[in-house]
Amino acid sequence: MATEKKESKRRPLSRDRVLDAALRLADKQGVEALSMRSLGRALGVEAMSLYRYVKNKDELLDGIVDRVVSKIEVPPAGSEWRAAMRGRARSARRAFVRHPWAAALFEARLEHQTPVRLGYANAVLGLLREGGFSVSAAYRAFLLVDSYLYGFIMQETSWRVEDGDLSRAAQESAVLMISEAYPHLAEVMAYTSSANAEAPISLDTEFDHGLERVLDALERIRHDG
Amino acid sequence: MATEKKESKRRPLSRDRVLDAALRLADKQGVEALSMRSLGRALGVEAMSLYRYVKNKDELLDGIVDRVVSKIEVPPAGSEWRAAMRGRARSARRAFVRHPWAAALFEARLEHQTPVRLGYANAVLGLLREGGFSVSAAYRAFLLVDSYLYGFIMQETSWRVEDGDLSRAAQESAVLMISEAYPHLAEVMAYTSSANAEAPISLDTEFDHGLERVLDALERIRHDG
DNA sequence: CAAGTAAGTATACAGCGTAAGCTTGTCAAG
DNA sequence: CTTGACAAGCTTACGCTGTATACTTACTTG
Repeated sequence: MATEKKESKRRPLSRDRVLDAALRLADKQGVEALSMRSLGRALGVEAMSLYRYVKNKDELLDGIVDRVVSKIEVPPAGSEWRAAMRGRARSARRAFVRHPWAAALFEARLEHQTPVRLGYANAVLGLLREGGFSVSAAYRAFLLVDSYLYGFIMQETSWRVEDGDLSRAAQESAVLMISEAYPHLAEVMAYTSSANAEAPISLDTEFDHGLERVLDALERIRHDG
Repeated sequence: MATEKKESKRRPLSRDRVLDAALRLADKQGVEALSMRSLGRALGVEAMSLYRYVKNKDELLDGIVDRVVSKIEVPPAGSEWRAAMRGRARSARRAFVRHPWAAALFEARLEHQTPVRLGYANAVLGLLREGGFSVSAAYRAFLLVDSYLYGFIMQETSWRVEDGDLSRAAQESAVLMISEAYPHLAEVMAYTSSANAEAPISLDTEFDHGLERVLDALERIRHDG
């Protein structure tokens, strides 16, 4: 059960197979459980064998983040800029929510630039430029929308973890404590957990709403030059 | 030189002294160099001694992040909301830029809530509520402005590292390569590095500009309820 | 002085990334 | 068929990590 593909005695390893397995392992067990040794185990191989296909662990992490990034759909060049930026932002959010470990890695290692990420940034900037943004406006717009996008994703992916790890009882007693010391926080928590069928308060809705406000701001940046 | 305060043979340890030293060490060597052993060394003590004052390393990290967070100045309750939100955002950015390791920790561990952080969030929400935001509007506004704030900080602190680590020559050849494959990116990079005295393009300026656009958006959120 | 407690230490373990060198399986050239 | 080369994978080892457990020392208090 641990090694489901034992029968094909040893399908040859490859960079792709290594990265695939690494991504699956990160998705299933969390990125903190992804070690060279555990990854080797998942592939039925010793840890050191992986170094044939990957220079070191950093490169492995870059590799799996790239896989996530390359799933982000960037609308084709020439698209109407507002719709394009909306679509790309939503797609990015979808990709990072599906692989919650990836956002922190992506953000924390912006200095590790790879062709995939450079291409991604280039495409987004291109959409702005072709949409009538000056160079300086495109820079500002990019900074603004990406700050919102990744900031939102980070908050969201960090919060998701917490939801499940408290028992209902512990959660309620915590809420009681909080409501005394932190009334404004309590008020908002009560509001967000009051999601009923007629008026669900979902992060999807909140993200889209905030995104529209950010796009409004881009409109102004574009206009002001 | 390694242990500058050797002469006072053994000033008593304390939680405060441990956290102070940890924060200094993270600032000086980077957070990745902060291990229980290296921290013990800095304090002239064995690693295990630290566990008298800190439950485990997680708590240590939470502790030093709290120290950074508590340096963020939140304007007093009742302040005019727009100025208050601007001041608080700038102060937060200052704190996290001064301690670049802290942003990633803060963001990646939002689930670790401490009284300091709860109080911080509560105070910010309070400013919005007293500024005339409904509960749902305050929630949206908070989500929007904090997404921008922390998203910007993360991008900024990640980039800063990269600047120094390439030689000038390597940097220029990299730029050449980039300009062919990623023209839009190259254009923006050329623009941002063209900072001259008359028109400096600083991240300070960009942050403040984006912040004003976000505050405009809050204005609208407040108005729409 | 005795006893108890607090502060700091010693030792140990399981895990990590990875450098160096070794074995094995495959295949081409002689 | 043999030989040699090369690639793929394995073994061992090193220094590092967080931390559980048990010890020693030093000081306070009765």
